[in-house]
Amino acid sequence: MATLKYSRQRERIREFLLSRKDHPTADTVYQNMRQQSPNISLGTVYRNLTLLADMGEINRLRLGGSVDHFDGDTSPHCHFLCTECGGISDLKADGIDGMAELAGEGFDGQIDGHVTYFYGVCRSCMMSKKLSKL
Amino acid sequence: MATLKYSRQRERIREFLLSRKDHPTADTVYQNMRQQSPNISLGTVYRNLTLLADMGEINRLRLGGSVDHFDGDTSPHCHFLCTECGGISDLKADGIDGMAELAGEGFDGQIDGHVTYFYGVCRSCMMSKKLSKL
DNA sequence: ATAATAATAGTAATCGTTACTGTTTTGGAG
DNA sequence: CTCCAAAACAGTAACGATTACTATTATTAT
Repeated sequence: MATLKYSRQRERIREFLLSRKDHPTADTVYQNMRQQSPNISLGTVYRNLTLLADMGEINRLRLGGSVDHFDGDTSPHCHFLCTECGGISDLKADGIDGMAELAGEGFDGQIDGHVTYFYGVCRSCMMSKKLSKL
Repeated sequence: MATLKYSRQRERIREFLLSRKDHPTADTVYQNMRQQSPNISLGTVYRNLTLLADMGEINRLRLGGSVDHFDGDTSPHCHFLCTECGGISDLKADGIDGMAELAGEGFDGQIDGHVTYFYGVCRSCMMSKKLSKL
């Protein structure tokens, strides 16, 4: 049950994530929150990120690495992970949904969705690599 | 350069993974190895799993959870994660490759590949849920 | 056989995340 | 407004998968 009560911290975390166009980690959120709320606890950040993700107001991204990232943009889009710098960028890939249906054919169970992300080398890392070969 | 030397432990780990049709964790591999080699170290298991994965002889699966799974089957196929029991099964989804190309259009960087897995409720968990509703 | 070095067993350390505890905040009822 | 139950909090400890370290053993080229 656990009726949800208002929390200033949660509101600020949500606002922060909505204002960002990148994909901060819990620790990045924590560092930024501390500028407004110096006494905020890392546990509070984690608890609220999990809460917001469970409510569907943000997305939790698990892209191979050992750290979760969070995304305030819940509109349908994919992500790209740079294997050189670890950076994450958005990537629109139309037609990627409906893939679950495609996969469901001939599968003996109920498919609710899928997780997809792309990896490779981002533009700025490509530049760096070219330069270092000269 | 680090020239690779033979290691009985690595060979057994590889054989074990090839013989399994599921997707064991490092700890599962460790427990099984200990039956043949009671003194094997967990670190040895991890090191060799990482080595084998880097050589492309096995695959390391990171499916959302906090534990890695390993797959001796390196033929192209996808995975399905049951959100009820945490079980992993194989799933063939033809036409899923070539998705990287699709995504590459209009993306400002080099796409090397993608990670995709499906989630939902596996057959046996569906049965259990139906039963518990009676 | 010897020497160089990769691999090992055993153990300690790392680190992102979660759990616990006593205190504070929220929000509905009287 | 006051009171109270429950949610949320700050601070800290615990957790668990993985990696790093160290002294010893196994492999392989000469």
